[in-house]
Amino acid sequence: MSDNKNNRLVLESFLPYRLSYLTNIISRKLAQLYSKQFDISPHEWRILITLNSHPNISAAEAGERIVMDKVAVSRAIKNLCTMGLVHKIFSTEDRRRSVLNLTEDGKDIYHKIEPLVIGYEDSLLDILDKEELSQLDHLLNKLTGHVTT
Amino acid sequence: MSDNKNNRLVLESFLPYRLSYLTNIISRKLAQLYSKQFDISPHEWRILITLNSHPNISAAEAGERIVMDKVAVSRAIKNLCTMGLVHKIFSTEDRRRSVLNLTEDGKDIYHKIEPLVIGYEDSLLDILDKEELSQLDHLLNKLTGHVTT
DNA sequence: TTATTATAGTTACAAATGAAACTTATTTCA
DNA sequence: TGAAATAAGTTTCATTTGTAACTATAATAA
Repeated sequence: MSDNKNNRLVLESFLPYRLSYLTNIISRKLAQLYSKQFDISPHEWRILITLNSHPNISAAEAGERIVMDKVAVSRAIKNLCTMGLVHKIFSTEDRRRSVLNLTEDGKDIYHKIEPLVIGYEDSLLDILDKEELSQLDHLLNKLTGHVTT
Repeated sequence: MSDNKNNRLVLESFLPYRLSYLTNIISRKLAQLYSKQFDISPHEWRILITLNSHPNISAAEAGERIVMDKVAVSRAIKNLCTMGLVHKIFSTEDRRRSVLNLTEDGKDIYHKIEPLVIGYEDSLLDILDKEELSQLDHLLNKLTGHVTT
């Protein structure tokens, strides 16, 4: 007879809570690396990353790739265009379709933020040994594959 | 010479992104288990969990325990009181301090939601073997300990 | 004592987010 | 054809969230 049979749910040991707690701290710390200094939101930063590695994609493609709602994508791109960091035209073949690219300013800012962000990830990964790293990779893949299917 | 030395940051393989992606899906699915049926938000649900296992605590204690901002705690409790799920009085020793408890209705709803939520966690944990479970536990502890210190 | 500081909780305002409706362009197919 | 359905992107409005300021009470210390 368990002592806490009427009390099975303890937040501190509940997997979704533990994950959420860790994730929120990491996301907050990451955002601090660029949000204030460059006046860029996490959504906007994700778009910058995506356009850096995938030039000439559309808003829909970007959103699909990083699993971001189309309204959020639209807003982020609008802001980035206003800030002069992203250049948007509409495709001549399909005039609904946007064609997005980083501007020179966008690339500059991207290359300023990138090392900060990678540095933070490295600081996390550095505390894990090779074995733990591959376990983490495996667990994330397994859980993610399960929840999405 | 790496092929993508100008392209080191790929969101899909970036640890914070992968964590955030997994966490968001899990949080969303969990919330679906109770939000629509019982008209309860994730914040409110966390308060219910906390008051179930820790009766008579104050708003500040609840917030500290589940690492929730005091404004969010205040709002969640306000809503829960309005819904008649939580009872709030102020301590006679220190009249700033609230003393919170689930009402009978609150306990009822808690015990309806709890198995749904535990069932979802179980469905996640079931796909991992014993070894993987202990790895996950270890990794979460290690990473969480690192980011909070 | 009483002036200062600290704490618990709430309120108010601004910014972020989400869902639905909308506009324009393209595709489908009767 | 051209009417209906689909797709890309934007706008609107309601809700949520975050920050700062505020109220009331209690603790500290001059």
